[in-house]
Amino acid sequence: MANVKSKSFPEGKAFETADRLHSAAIHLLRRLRVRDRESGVGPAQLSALSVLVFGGPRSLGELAEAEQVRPPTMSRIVAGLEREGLVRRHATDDRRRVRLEASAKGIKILQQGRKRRVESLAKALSSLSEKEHQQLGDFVELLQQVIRNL
Amino acid sequence: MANVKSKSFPEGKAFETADRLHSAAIHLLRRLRVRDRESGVGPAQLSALSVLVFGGPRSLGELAEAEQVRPPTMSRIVAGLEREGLVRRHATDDRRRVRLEASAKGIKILQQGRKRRVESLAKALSSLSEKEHQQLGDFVELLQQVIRNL
DNA sequence: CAGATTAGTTAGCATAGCTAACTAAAGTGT
DNA sequence: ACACTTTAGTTAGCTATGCTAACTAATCTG
Repeated sequence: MANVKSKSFPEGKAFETADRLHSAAIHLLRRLRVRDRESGVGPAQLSALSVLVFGGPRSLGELAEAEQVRPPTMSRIVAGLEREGLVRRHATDDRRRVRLEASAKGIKILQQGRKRRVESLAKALSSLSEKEHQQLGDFVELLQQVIRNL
Repeated sequence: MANVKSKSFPEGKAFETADRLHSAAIHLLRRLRVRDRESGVGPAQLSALSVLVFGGPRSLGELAEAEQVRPPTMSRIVAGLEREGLVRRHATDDRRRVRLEASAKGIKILQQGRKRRVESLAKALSSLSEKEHQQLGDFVELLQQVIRNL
């Protein structure tokens, strides 16, 4: 057997874990999207808005990088958020740049979405044990770490 | 405080976990999509194909349900897969229904995608400890259980 | 066999991803 | 000072994916 990087983490199991994680992420988002649609705000818009709400104001380029999309894509996402009055654009010293900031309405919409999402998740979590609840929290942290290294 | 369903799983923590899980899923898929684009097959097509490859042949309606999308959406996804020769359509007794089956080419494409995905994931996993590797597998299972109840 | 139900498609709309090509502003070098 | 390059963002145009409404065709039911 040549070229095995992982120490006692079998190749086949890694394949399977990657597949299942991929599939789980797809299906999780499809479910949550159903609830998020009630807000009338698309998933990409909601995600970008959440960066502005929880991470504070920033430029379009920074937002694009945070969301891992190209500038033209973020340009259109922000245009939609502005049209709905969820985000405002301010001038900066560097007149090429814009400073994007969530509006009060944007913050409110996001919190409502959060609430709907947690309602769905809470329902799904009801079948889990106390211990599993806590493991899920750890899992998310582990997952975030994995994503940062991706 | 009124109306707290969860037994010692604080409301605020549930909110945060839901948010982070949501965000993590979005970012995970964005990263994996970069690799998946190399296959020339879209994410929805890839996911549907994987159901046919690993779950065996089935009708369009069954596939739509498995993928949690509406029949017209799956109709178009399958049309794309057929156009690329990754899926074939066969007649059944009930002539309204179709039997969808992955082609040899479809199976090959999927396995190549799997390989790319696991390469990315393996790289990301390299920073995790031995123990965390194993936990990740368990956590994915837990996540699948949560999604089933969603 | 008429009417209801079921499976899938077609049409039309919106969001979201991309690249290529553009404008405008800021930085750089001679 | 001024031409050139670089950087920030937008516009145009393509594809893929989601949806609902409305359609066709086949099957079931009374």
